[in-house]
Amino acid sequence: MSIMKGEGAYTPQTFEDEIYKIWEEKGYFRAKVNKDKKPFTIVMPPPNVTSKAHVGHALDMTLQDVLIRYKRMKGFEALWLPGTDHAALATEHKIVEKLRNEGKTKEMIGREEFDKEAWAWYDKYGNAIIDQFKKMGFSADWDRYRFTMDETSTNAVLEAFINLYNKGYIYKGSRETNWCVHCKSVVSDDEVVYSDEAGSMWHIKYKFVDGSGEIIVATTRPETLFGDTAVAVSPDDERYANIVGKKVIVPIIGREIPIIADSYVEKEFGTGMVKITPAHDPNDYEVGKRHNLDIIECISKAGVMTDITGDKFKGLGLLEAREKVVEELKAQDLLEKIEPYTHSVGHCERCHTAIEPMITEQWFVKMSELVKPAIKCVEDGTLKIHPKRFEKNYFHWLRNIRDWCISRQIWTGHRIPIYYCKDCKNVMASKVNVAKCDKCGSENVYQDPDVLDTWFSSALWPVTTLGWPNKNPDLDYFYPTSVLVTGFDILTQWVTKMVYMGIECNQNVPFTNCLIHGLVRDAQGRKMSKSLGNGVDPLEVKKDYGADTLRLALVKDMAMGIDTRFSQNKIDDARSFINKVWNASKFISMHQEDIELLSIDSFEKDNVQKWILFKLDEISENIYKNIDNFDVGVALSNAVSFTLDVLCDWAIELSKPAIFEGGERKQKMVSVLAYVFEQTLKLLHPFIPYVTEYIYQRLNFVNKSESVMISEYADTSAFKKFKKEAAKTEELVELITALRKFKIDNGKKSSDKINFATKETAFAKEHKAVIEKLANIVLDFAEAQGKTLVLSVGEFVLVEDEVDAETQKAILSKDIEKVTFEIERSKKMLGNPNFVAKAPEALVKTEKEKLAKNEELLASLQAKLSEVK
RNA sequence: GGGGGUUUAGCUCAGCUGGGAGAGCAUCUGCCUUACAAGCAGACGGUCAUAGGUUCGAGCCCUAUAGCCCCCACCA
Repeated sequence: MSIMKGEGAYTPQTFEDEIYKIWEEKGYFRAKVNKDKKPFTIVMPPPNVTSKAHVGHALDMTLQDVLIRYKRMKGFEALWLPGTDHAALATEHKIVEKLRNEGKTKEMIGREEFDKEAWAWYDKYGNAIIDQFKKMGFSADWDRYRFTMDETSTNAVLEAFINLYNKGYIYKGSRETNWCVHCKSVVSDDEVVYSDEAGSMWHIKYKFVDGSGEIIVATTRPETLFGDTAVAVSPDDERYANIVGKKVIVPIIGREIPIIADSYVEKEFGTGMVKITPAHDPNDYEVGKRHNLDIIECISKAGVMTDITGDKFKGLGLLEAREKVVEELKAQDLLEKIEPYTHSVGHCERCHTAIEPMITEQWFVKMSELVKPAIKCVEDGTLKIHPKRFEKNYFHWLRNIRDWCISRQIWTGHRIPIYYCKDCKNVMASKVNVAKCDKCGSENVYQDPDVLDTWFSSALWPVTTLGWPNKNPDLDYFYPTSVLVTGFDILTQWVTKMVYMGIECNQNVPFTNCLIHGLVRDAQGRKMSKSLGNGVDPLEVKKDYGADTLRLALVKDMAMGIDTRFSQNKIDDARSFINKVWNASKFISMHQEDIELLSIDSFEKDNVQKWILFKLDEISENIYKNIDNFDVGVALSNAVSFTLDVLCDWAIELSKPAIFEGGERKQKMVSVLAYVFEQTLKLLHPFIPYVTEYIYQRLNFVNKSESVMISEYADTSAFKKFKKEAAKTEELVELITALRKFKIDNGKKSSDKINFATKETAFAKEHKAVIEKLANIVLDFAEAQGKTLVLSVGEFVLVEDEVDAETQKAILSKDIEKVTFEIERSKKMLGNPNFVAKAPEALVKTEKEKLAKNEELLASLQAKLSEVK
């Protein structure tokens, strides 16, 4: 195995894609029902078919891949179920746009043709993002790739709809809804984004019918006055108490409307008088309901003024109408004043058109019952949200939920499975096409033209991907899934929906854990956005640095649920680390060339080797614990610090004398290093799968498996027993560090090889070679008697050196100062009767021991100082 | 208006149930030491946002204040 030797730099571009291909061909990603193993399942949050992978996806998916790879190696049957979402509104947009470029409209081509366009769109873009995911090394079971519009999903959607309909949970009703005049569809509350906009407040005069003067009403939307059916004041506004019940005239249109009192009105705001337009404002709608007001629509669904606004206005666009109304008011001297005013305006999430509140007839899901078990399962711990604080958001959302509007007036998506009989008005819910009325037999039936909210199918994602509603082994085995990983931004929008729909459909929570992470921001902490142009293309990072570097940079230093910054600095960091692993592998590779590896249990190990093995067990246990707790970032830090601090800084360095000596000592040492390095590769593999696999394939190990990704983690209990020997080696590490520092403190360069006279202890003899090499010194064994004492660590004592007396004195004085400070500190603590009485006994004991030890040390330091001539 | 997060070294962040402040980067000083200069060995650097409180003991718990960020609701 000499491939690694002299292979030079780490160039991920040369092997990443190759390795992925092999993994796929070998079928390592596939999971199947296996009664001998426990299942571990993650359902991939389906990205929109139209989207390209961004770093947000990269983080989300990397976390999932880490968990999946880890559990797979832990002996679970690990299933990561991938798929994409049809994102109805977004897709419809793109298609309409495409048609427009071709000079067509969707009405021109008709619904059937449009469907074909949609499918062509899915086929074209649906796999783009999947290909990108593969490049990042994600180990999802692609054979199970699913799409929210595929046959199984569609079947599940219809099934769920009809079940809910038959239970009476789905109903049709007229409501004030968010209407997008551009999409010509209702959009849900969640799809409306608010932003502050500079506008005006128009103060309009409404004259009393009886001619007794006028009132001033303030509005931001004068064009809606055609729909006014009342003017409201606050019930406890003394100023207006006497005019409640009187009638005023709506300007321009001349309608007589009453003045009513309603607590919705705040007397301090504006003039304390509000025009009530039930048809075009959600609050006014509520007021209207309370006061039985007429609902008059003056804006059409196309976003133009309706016929009731009269010849001058009908057909005008809203802004145009507003200008004209204002002009007319001015002309009639009914405009008191115009004030600049900033207020927030809702916009369609997709097309950014201002949302019009409009009364429309829609399908709704009744939430009151559905929500109950969804709340309970988090209360009783059946579903755990990590970090726990997000439970608050979850509860708040579900406890204040309103009925869910699920119909959309677009063509992309699942069509509502409701059929109407034109003759007898019968309404039928059916999974299959209805040609005949089941009541009167008429063939004059038609299907509801609306489609379902995209979230309806997303809500069912965990059950549909496992084949629900068909009873099948996958569903039994893998459901409920283990964990859902997603950003906090869709905790309320999506996670809640999956929970109540999952429970409703399959009588159990869709996942038992929900892991919430933050947003990926740019180096300055700004949100990544198109307009800022600060987005990072994960595949560009892969191209320049490799997918492993990308993954590592994303997950490193990440705390769950908190936003993370992505910067060049982190990329460099990640790459340096991987490069380190790479170089370590080169070291081991070149030294294992001419030896036969021994099984780790087959020989007696020295203290250094025992220490390495002990540290490995210790860190492995920590890593397992942390990943099991979903602390992925912490687990990674553990793995990184073990690799750097234990393996590279010490284990490899300490091994060198033995390795250079050759023979049996080398054989044993390399065997230990190879074993530890093999385990390290496994620990790192979930985070940086490619490079660990590449190295794994090129090194020799005892009982090597076909691939690191299907190898299993080692048991962590084997080397705990080496604790005592490990402590001895810690002492050696401490000594070498002290010697290095000692040299520098004495004005020597680390490259200066200095002779030290040293007391010949067993410890010094045993580690002579290592100490000399790592501290770059020469030890001369000597009698301590009558010589100057300069440094002691444990049993190791330096008695003479080339350092002048003044420098020695300075160093000793500094040490004395430090120890004295420590002694003072201990004395102060122990002198406090409350501390001795109330602090835990063990703590008091250690403190006493420390004090004794330091006092001893102080005495010896002072002795040394006095010895210096 | 309601809720949440965050504030620790120059920068990016760790710090698990309260028991001597940590890492990486940057800076500075030595080093081309046979895995690695994308490196090695050291060093410098912090009233843990502020003010109170609880405690023998607070970065950590409680209260208030401030900055930054986010979510929800609403704005005639």
